[in-house]
Amino acid sequence: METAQKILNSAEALIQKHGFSGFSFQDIADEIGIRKASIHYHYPAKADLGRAVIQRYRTRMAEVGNSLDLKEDGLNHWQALALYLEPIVQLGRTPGHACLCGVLGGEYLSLPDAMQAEIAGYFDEQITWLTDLLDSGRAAGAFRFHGSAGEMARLLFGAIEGGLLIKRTTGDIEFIDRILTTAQALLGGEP
Amino acid sequence: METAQKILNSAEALIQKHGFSGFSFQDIADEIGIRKASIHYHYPAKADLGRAVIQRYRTRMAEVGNSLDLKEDGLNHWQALALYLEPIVQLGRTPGHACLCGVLGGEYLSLPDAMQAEIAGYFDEQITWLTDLLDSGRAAGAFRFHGSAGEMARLLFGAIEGGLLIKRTTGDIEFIDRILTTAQALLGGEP
DNA sequence: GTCTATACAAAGATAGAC
DNA sequence: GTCTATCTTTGTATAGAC
Repeated sequence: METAQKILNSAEALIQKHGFSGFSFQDIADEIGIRKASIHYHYPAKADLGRAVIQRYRTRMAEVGNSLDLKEDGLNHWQALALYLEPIVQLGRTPGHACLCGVLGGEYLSLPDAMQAEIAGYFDEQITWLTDLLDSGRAAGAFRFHGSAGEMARLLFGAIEGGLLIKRTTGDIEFIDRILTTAQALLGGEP
Repeated sequence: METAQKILNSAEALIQKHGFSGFSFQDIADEIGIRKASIHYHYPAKADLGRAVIQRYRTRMAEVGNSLDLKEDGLNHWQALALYLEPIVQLGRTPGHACLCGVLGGEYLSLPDAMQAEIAGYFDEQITWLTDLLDSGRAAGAFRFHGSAGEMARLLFGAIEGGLLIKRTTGDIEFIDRILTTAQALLGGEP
């Protein structure tokens, strides 16, 4: 694997565990077996590395939703929702893991501008996608709920982000599953 | 004011902005006008200060709910819920602010044990309290919702914690208000 | 209780050899 | 591309005078 990729992978895992100001180039160097000075060749400053990590994460997560074409794939809205939630369930079941951007939300105000922009973009993108799904799903008669789709999407996405942080402190491996089950019930799932 | 109190106040604000590993004794010293060495007299190590900050926050927030005696104060469940949510609404409307424990959830895995215990205790306490309110409120006919009160409390509290983090990145001052309005509708508020 | 002074480790980053 | 070596700043923490 390319060194740049190894660095990204290592940095992503370290940020999830310790936050941005909680990991160092030395940590990465130790993990992948190079010297910390070598990291600067690929990412001149720590802010550059941070931005690249979030950018990749953001793209990866956006593709989950964007790759779902309801008509072409013959999916109903419930199936699309389940596929969208799949990576989140995985994070929820893996001890110690959380959403990268949720973690970085804690230190948001002291992060470099480029990183802030990526994080804000991620949240905005995710909420917009979920809003659209809820909206069209309700119009199609699949989901049933009161109020605006946007508000419901904000509540549900907030619950996911918050839940992924809280579950790490409880050690309850099913914390997220329960939240998602409840969320699906709110959309008219199995009442 | 006592120096120890000034230190706590400063530390709490700094943690909310920059996270635990993102602030230093120097930051506090600058804010309250003493030398950083003096801080060690009140809190020997940074971990001691961190634990004290969370402990105070946890107690303060627990008292919000525990001070509400429905029978004695002649409150109905909706009023109790509104009073419980009041401090959260305040956080939501103050730019840059978030829940202290939500912020620290991002760096949870690298925090000292004593701090982890306080954070986990805070989440547990809050969810338990909310669960009880939802449970008794439904029994009293005030709230209407399907499923277990505990699951609903986890979803709602997760949405609060996640929402308080996300709203800092959007600058939307009404982000939390909208989530709470939606949450109240889910409990059978104004359908 | 607060100060000066200092020890010590670790951080981000750069220069230049290979 | 990666290395060694080094610079500079900042961090936590302690000792001892006042």
